[in-house]
Amino acid sequence: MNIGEVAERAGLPAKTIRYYEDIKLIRPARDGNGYRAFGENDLHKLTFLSRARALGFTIENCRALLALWEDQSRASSDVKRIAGEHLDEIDRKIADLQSMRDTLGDLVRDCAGDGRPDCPILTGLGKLRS
Amino acid sequence: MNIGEVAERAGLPAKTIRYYEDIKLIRPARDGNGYRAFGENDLHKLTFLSRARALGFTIENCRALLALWEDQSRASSDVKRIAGEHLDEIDRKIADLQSMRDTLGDLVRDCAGDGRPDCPILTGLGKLRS
DNA sequence: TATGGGGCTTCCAGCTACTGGAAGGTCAAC
DNA sequence: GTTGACCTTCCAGTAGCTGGAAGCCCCATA
Repeated sequence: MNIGEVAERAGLPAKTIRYYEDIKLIRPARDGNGYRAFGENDLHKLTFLSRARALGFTIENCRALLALWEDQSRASSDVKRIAGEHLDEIDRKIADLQSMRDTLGDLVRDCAGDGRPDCPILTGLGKLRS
Repeated sequence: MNIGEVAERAGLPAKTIRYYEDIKLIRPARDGNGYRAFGENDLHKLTFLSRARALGFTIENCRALLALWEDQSRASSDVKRIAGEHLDEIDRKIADLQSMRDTLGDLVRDCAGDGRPDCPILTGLGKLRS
């Protein structure tokens, strides 16, 4: 499988896949002409990466998860720990964004949004922290 | 006011303030000794930046907002538009994270997390996209 | 057999928004 | 006069790609 096909099937840009090889997340074989030759296992890993990245795991998390994935003898508790920590982080991010949203929502709601220069958004943003 | 004091009062690291000068968000005066000399207006702008960044506005958003802020004749609708777009983006991000959270939450919940190697998290992440 | 177009290769640079660190100047206190 | 905190500039690095240039390779069509 060439990079174009595996990119298509894994749902990742070819550039990204080359980058993943660069940082040694994958090690595809090479054809005689120098083209990367991806096997089913590579495709599987890339799909894994694509999904894990979409779920917001960092590259280093992915590296750890891939290692666990390839290790037949690892305990599922190791995986659960990484995923659980990540879940907590997602929860924190959601809470942060929610509070941003609330603050900004208040400001936007109070702004007339007309031709006049008076604007509570800027006033609100400019207030010295209390 | 030296950089240390203004950093303290605006709630930003000194490094970040130097960076903001670098990219021309602020233009503090200089003392005879080469030290940056911040006035109340600089402090005000930095506080504005600190809050706007905390609300997730990009630097370029901030630049636009600062320009609007300094423009006495701008219409509040301009500001409301920028803030409103940003609000939509926050909403999109929250929705994304929420769906990540749900997916990952399911995977974590289904994982025994014991010493056995069987783990639905890795299986779930490895599944070819449907 | 020539040619054209797409896909592949490497390498280098740039993006966002900082952050760390080195090397050195300045200032106030003791 | 010397310590130590604070300031300066400059260079490099972070994450995770992304864009572009220059140049092979492969296949189909004329």
